[in-house]
Amino acid sequence: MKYRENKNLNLAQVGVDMLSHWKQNNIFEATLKNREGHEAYTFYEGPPSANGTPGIHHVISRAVKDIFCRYKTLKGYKVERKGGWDTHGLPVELQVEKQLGITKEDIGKKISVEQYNQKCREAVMQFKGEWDDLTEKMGYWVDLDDPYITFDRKYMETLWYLLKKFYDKGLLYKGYTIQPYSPAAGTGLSSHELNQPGAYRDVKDTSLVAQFKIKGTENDYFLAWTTTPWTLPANNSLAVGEHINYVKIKTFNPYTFIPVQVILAKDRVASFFDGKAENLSFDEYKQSDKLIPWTIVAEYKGTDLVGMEYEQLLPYVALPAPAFTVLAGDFVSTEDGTGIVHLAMTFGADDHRVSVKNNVPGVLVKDENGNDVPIVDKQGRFVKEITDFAGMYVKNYTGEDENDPNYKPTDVLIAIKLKEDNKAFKVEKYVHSYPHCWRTDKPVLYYPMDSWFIKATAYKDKLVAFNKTINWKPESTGSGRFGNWLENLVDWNLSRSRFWGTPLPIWRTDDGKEEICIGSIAELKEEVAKAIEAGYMQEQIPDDFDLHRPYVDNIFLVSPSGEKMLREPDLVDVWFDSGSMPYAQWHYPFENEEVFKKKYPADFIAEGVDQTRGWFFTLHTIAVMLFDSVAFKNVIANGLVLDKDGNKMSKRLGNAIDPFKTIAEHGPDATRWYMISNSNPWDNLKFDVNGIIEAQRRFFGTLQNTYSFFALYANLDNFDWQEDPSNYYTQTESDRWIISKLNSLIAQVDSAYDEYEPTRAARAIQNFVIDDLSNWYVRLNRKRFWKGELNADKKTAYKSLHTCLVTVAQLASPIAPFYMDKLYLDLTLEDKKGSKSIHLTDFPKSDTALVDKDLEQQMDLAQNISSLVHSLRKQHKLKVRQPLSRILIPVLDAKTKTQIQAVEDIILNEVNIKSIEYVDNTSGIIVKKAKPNFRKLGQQYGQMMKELSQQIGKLDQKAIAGFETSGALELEVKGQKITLGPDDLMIQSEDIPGWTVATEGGITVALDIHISEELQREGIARDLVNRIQNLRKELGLEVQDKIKVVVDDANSIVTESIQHNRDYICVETQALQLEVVNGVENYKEIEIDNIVVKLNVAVVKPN
RNA sequence: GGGCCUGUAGCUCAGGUGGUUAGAGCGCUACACUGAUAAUGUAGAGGUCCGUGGUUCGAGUCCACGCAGGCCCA
Repeated sequence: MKYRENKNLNLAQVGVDMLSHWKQNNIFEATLKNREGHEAYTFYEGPPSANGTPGIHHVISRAVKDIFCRYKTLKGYKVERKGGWDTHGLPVELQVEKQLGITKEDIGKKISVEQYNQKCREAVMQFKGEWDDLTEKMGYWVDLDDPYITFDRKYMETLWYLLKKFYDKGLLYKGYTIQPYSPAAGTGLSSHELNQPGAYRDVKDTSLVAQFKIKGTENDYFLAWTTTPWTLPANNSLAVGEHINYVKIKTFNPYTFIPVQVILAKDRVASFFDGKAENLSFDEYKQSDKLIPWTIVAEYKGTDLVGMEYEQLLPYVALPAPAFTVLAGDFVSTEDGTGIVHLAMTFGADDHRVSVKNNVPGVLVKDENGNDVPIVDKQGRFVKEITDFAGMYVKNYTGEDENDPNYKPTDVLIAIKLKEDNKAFKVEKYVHSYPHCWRTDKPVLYYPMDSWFIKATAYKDKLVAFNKTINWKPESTGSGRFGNWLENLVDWNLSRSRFWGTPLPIWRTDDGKEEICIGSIAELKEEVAKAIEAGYMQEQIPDDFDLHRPYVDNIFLVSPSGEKMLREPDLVDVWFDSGSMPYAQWHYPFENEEVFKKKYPADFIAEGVDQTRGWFFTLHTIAVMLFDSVAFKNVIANGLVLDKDGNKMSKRLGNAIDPFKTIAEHGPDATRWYMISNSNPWDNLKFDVNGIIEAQRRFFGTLQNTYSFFALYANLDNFDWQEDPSNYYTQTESDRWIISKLNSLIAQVDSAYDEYEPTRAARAIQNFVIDDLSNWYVRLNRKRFWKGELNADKKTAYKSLHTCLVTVAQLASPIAPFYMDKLYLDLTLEDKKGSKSIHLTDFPKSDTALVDKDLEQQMDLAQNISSLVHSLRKQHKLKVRQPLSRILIPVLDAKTKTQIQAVEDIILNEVNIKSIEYVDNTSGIIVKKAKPNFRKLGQQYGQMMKELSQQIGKLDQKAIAGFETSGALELEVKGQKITLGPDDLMIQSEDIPGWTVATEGGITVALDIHISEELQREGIARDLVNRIQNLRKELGLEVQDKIKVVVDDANSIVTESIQHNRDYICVETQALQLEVVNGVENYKEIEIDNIVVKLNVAVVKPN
């Protein structure tokens, strides 16, 4: 039996090797089989889209997912994880458009919808191979063979089922939203299209400050500014800022010279009124005067104005109350305009939102079918009801020459009319940035577009309440970001006017009076059968009917009254696709009802924080509204991956990290370990490759070294870890200590994982391996491993170290699955139980009986004291090789003394000191210091603390001694007597007069720096050993080679040293002979404390 | 403009419920060790805890207002 000895650690190679081991032995499948019949832990995979290559940020979010699935598997749960792909939506469509060199308009013309969607279907899985490759190489265990795919017809059928459920509950309705619209192109524009470079450009428009007459006044007006005068006939209300200050100003209208009083924001007065004209005489004013007098006559808060009514500015279309009132708007600012905003519900998103909120009707007219339509038609012309401007284009959509002196834009004509009617206060040209249609170059209008909504607002309270039961990591994302989003919920706009997506399963008659929502393919067939009977359809749809466009669009149904019904042309939001995955991945309710019920809701999901409004929201909303449940119980919202300077990674800037390259160079484990241990997943990660290298060197390197050390000697001794398992840890102090530490670690790591704190787990493991196991346990116990036969003590040492290594591997395996599996297999050599992988084992259990906090404290003391002695040695330039006789440690209580005594050997060994002497309280030579117990005294004495602590600091030795014997002390602070009890002061030793001391954390150490002749001889002997060892190494000798040493007798002190320490030197250097002679042949010169020694080292050949 | 997060040593990060020398690793400097050796150990230098106010006997920690960076949404 041999433990594998690996010289060089190559984590990248380990990743490759273990991956093939897993594949060959079907380990992933085995981990599931291993937990057959166990309780399920449900994880939902948020589907990525494979139309682009994966980035390094995908590695961290998938590492997080993987960690908890592996952890729960070790804990005994059955953790199936079905993969998935998000396949519909705009990004794919845009990619295909680009690839084919077409635009949205060409679809259905240059290319059929059928062909186009076929292209999308191909494009969306373009990089599936790379994704699968990364998934494997990074060690993300997820079922890639049977993923859910959102374009699958079964998947889509579930979506229809869900949509119908919404519909039946009355939660799916048709309304409209204000969206960018290009009258010239006759199409709505997505925000994506508006964000195209060049879409926004500076234009010179007619801006206008209109006077809105306040109801019931003679000549009082609100002033509101607009850069789109054509929207004024649609004005339905005004908005003010509640916290903005307003003033009423008495002045004259500059066009009609009629006396008026106008209201506007105080901050904006200077922009409209000349300071020189303030308080000029109104009586002396003549129409030809340049300066128009004005004066402030009243001040208001925004809240004072809210609710005031005014007269309609351009009364073409009458509106019922509460139209034409002042509303509060959170978007109102005093950066420009008048601080009062004109609202036209039909032509602005804010306008629409505020109007709906306040139940203010918009300005609408009836079309020929009796439907409500806005006052501008889809071509961009005023409707006939706007008599003065009927048929006029609100912007230049007909290509008129704007440089023609006779050209008058509609905005100007409106301005002229308002001026004449004493309704305009200021008209001027204004340059601003305005969006343009990228196809036609013509200005965009914000226009009401038909849309289907899910009435999420109706379930707001429930959505909020259920959210509070979800465990969010970090908590703030749940209560803040997500919670606030729910608090300010608006209805979910489902409609998308695109081609590649799930079609809305609603058919309607032309007049919109009859409609049907289809919830399954079977139902569609039934309806088609009726339609065939009614003569609207020729034949039944096939069994493998594709639910995509254009096929669904070619289906006509018949209404109960016999009318023909057409499908509503919209697709549903792709977020509905992914939010439906808990149901659709199982084709619920058409199949797998039992499976679905077992795996709902999810115990755990994890995605980027940018999904808050995306997947997290849609999962939650569908679950709460339709299933009266949360969709997930625990969620980690991880942060972004930035470059090492904190900048966003982008392919354009060239600072993006290639995940394949990173894993190939540094291995998956170091990459994962770095990402998890460096910072919490929910904090942004500043990705620095040097961090991976450090993790590799420091953590994996140390662990591997520790293993190599074990393997080297265990193999020499033929140690079998499966033998003699009894009582191994009880023998030696340091064994009991490391096993105690190990069991503390297990508990710590277990709870960290359990609380979804992977970073805490990683750091705890790392500290144990580096500080406790390698730097302390192994270092202190080295000799036990190499000295002598394989006796009981040696076995316990092996056993302890082996246990630590195996356990660490198990604890760390969720984070570093490849290396830890290899380490485990190397350690257990595919043990008798036949375990082929660490991932098939059970998570270690912390045995509290083995945890000895007292012992852990003792070892802390040993480390502290050693550190203090090292520090003292350094101060006096006394190297550790030079033995010293003693240290003094003042001990004020018996417990400390016992604790130090327990680890005395360790300390003496570590710092090369002969003995520890304890100076107890009765010796009278310790200088002590008293410190107030701030926590206790502070609460009691409050304001007197400052002086009290000063007095305590000044206490002399006598006073402290008195306090120690009586347990009480009286002080006088500010004339008040204070009696201090035993717990009020902390007494520490501080100094021993005449000694050099070092103090830390209440422990004081004094070092005897006197070097006797004997000590000096011993020191020299040690140096000699050191030098001889070096020479052995230079000669290239093996550990077991014996030597003969001859030393020149030129220095009496060296000679004496050899005489006194002959045995020691011989044992340490494996010397069979050690001679001191006069005149050495073939000598080498070495130097010990400036003494030059001549000696010769030669191999003694075995006989 | 709103919501949320972050700001502690040159770099990456720790610092329950406020309590008196603010910690670790890396890097740097020096030393030691040489039977884990392309390893290892120890020590040292290095801090206006982003700023300004406030609460308190006492603030890195609590509150307010800012500043800088990031994300999401307008």
